[in-house]
Amino acid sequence: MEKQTATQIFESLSSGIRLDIYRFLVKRGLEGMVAGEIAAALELPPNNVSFHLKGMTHAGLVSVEQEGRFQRYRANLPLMLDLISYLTEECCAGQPEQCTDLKLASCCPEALLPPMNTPQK
Amino acid sequence: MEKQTATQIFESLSSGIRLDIYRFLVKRGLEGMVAGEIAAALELPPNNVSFHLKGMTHAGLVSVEQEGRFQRYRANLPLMLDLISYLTEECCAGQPEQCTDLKLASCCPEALLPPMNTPQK
DNA sequence: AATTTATTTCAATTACTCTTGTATAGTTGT
DNA sequence: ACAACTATACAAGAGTAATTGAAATAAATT
Repeated sequence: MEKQTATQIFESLSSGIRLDIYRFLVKRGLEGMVAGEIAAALELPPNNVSFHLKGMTHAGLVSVEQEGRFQRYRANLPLMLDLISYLTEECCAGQPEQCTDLKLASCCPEALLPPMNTPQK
Repeated sequence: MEKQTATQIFESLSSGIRLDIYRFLVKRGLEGMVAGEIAAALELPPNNVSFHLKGMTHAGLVSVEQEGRFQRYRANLPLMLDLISYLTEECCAGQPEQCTDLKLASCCPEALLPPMNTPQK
């Protein structure tokens, strides 16, 4: 991942509104949410929400799909995983014993994780 | 985690300089790095780096420890884990089958993960 | 005690971001 | 084609952040 990509993502999530939007979409999963619904749920002016959604789309955080006159937005979960990998690259100078705290949880605890012996990137 | 905490973290990492600093510190692990080394490594004015470190410390992203006249900074990894949990709370409306992509990697692949059946938070 | 070194603080300029209101584009149904 | 609805684009104002240089604090050295 390029540095600019990462900073764009963080900048996107540095706004309370955009963070709310993203978490909303994460909860919705593949179902996603239509722009109007998002605005209604957050009790915000639709044009403001649209403004933020545009930025998030440009950062790749969310995807858009046209549905008639509606625009359905979905969270881009894989990108978040790439971001985490980017952040923790070469973590702890390759000394695993320092990393015991760094056991990351899946978003869905029911989905058990396989043993992780594949080096990322 | 509170929303304001999360937005502060994201805002911190939305700057290329602060992102570089954080990743540097993550690589260093418990060893950390003193302020001057960080500035030298990134080829930036020390006062500028100090400015950014202050913000990162306030956001909780890094910790400081005084060592004589040096200030040693370390990345706060557990906070990052909390943040990820916060982001993926109630992910995919509780439908694990949508979350197959969301298998998060530890920073150190050598440290195998135990099965995760504990709901986070 | 004075000096060097490490780091932070402060002030000022510049640049950018957020919000709101208004206007425009595209889609659906009659 | 027309009207209603959904969503985005644009422009202006206020507010906020980033960078730089100069000065201050504080610890170690001479």
